[in-house]
Amino acid sequence: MPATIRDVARASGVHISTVSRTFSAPHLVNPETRVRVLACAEDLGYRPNRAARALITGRTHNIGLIVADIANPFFPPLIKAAEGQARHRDYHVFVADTNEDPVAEEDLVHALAKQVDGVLLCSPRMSNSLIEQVSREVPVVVINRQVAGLPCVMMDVGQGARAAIEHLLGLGHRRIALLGGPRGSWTAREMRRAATAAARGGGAELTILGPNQPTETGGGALAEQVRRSGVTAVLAYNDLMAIGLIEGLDAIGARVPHDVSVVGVDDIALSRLTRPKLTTVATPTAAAGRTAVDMLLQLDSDAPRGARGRGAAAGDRRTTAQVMLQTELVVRDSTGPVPAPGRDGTVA
Amino acid sequence: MPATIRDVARASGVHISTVSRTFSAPHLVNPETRVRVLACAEDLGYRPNRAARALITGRTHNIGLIVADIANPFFPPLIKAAEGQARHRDYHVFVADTNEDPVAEEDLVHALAKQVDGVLLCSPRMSNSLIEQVSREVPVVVINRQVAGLPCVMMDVGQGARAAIEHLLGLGHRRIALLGGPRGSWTAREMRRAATAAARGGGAELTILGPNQPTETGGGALAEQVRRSGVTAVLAYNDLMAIGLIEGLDAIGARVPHDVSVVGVDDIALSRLTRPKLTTVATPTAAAGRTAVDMLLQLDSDAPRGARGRGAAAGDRRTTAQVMLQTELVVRDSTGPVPAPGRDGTVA
DNA sequence: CAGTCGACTGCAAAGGTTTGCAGCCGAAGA
DNA sequence: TCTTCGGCTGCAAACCTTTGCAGTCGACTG
Repeated sequence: MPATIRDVARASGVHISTVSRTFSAPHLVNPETRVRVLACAEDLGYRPNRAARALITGRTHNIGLIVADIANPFFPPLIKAAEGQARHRDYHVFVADTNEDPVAEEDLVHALAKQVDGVLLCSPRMSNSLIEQVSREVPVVVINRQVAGLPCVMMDVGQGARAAIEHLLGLGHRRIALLGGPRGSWTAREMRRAATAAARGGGAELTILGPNQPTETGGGALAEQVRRSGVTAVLAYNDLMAIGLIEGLDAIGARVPHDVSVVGVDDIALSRLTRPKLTTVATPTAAAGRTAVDMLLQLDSDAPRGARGRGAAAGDRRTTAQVMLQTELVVRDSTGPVPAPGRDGTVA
Repeated sequence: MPATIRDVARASGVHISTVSRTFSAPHLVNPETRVRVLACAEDLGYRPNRAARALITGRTHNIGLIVADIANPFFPPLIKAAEGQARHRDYHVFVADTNEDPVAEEDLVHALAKQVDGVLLCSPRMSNSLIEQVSREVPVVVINRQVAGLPCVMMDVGQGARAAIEHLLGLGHRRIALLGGPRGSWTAREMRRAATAAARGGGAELTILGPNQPTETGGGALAEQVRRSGVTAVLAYNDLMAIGLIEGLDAIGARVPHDVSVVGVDDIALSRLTRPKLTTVATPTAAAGRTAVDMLLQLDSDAPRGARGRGAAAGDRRTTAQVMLQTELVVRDSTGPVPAPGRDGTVA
């Protein structure tokens, strides 16, 4: 029932190849012919069959986007941005969710491999070596992780964590806790590294709690532990955990920021709506999504037709750019000066 | 580079058709041959090219899922459920986001039409007639809306709204506001209808505020108006608005539930984490996602090959089931007895 | 022993599109 | 007038898989 290129050709009295060219290389066909063909196509409601096109061009015009948990508000802006950018270039995005499971992650990328032109691996939980392995099967751009030899787009959470710690130091805090993220997270490692260094540099003591589930529940569950540890400030792996922690602290009678200062990471929409408004490290999620799509498509157009699957495997491709996006500390209401009465801060 | 069916055939010394059957109809090939072929396939890393398969079978094994706003926490559970159910049947899900824009919605379904076997239209904002029109182009299952002649899966928000109003009536409230949802939303209309009837039945006065943007911001913006209107209880279009409203009320000095009771709809994860915990109408989102996928696949397997695009158009298909899923009122902490001092309730 | 049947496998067409190559035609240059 | 060239179009192969049909072969039935 759906009109094919042949129907259009018949209707407009030209050969199918002319119809094909009308769409894929308009400059090659006579303007008059072109308008006639277009009119017929419009008339018959013709839309090129992407499967057939994919078969011959080797390009599906689809890209896969694998995220850890679509329900985490961190991801939707990234997904939207990626989708928008892709649509703009006549690509579609498959979004898939791994439920934070490294195994599901691997299965998914295999399943996707044959029906997309490339995969965006966002905040992967699997090992670097596994990532390298799958990248031999399908072009991959990694988001939120650094993998040698592969194109990556990262957000500078190290710098963000440093800024957060320095902000807290400036408020007089000297006993700080870091709520670690999930196991296998590159971001978690980076934050830890940077926060540790910054704390040491400022003469503060950093307690690391984790790894944890990066959710409200995960944050809330740590309230008791934070309270007991005697810290006056907390840097959480993400906003969700920070918000959960604030709720949890509130429930056991600790006030934020009066008793404890809390800093999150991500600057999700919600962080502007809770009370107190959350001080947080804003990550350029949308930009990351757009950049990743661009890099993938770039990669893809570089690769000679038929050479898909080789891709950047051997690292000989000099297009394996790695970009680091800047983060920014946004100071709101969940951080304040270290509580005065306690004899906790050593250096004043 | 990627191995084709021909490579496998050559390697295992059989004809390509035998290889094909090894995968798509294993019972038709000799067990010995089968293991040999499978071994070779495994060895070469062969994976069937879905585009080629799609070309001949007419089935892409993809389904599209169009949602209004992926950042609204209502959708992710539905998306996850749909994805899971689809994966289970060897289908993949395209998720696309319309930003609450009816026009983007239409474009999207057209763009998707040719590369999926069907589309799940979730909480559509476009008109019924437009939906019917696109359903002639590609099989469609509608979620959260009733369209005559098309398969639909709905959640009984009418019953939920009634239960919510009755709950409020039971607490003594007689002046109630309904925070309406976005224009074009079937759910919003249903709620309004049911809430109006229930309020009238209980001798209460129902003020309708809206339409509104179904977000926290949208809810927060209504705080003043709610305060001024003198109502003692509010039923919001969804949890996000309810939460925004509570924040907004709090900011202007009205306490929930002491001064105003608030009920949401959806029971998103967040509603359990705010304080006060939100009383809300739980909607079976995950079930809706699963059901919709099942219905679509069912529809799809009924349609004779090559007849795609006709589908349930003329309403002659008796498989156009419409299912209504039950909702349930979950009473938490955001609702309480009507404030005693005020002389507001007319009937006591 | 002839005939039948069933299990298995090969053959070839078909599906819709892209694209290198070749052909046509008219215009410009010699 | 004869070439040459460029703009445009047609031809046909190719992409990879599925599937109806037909063929082979051995075993079983009568």
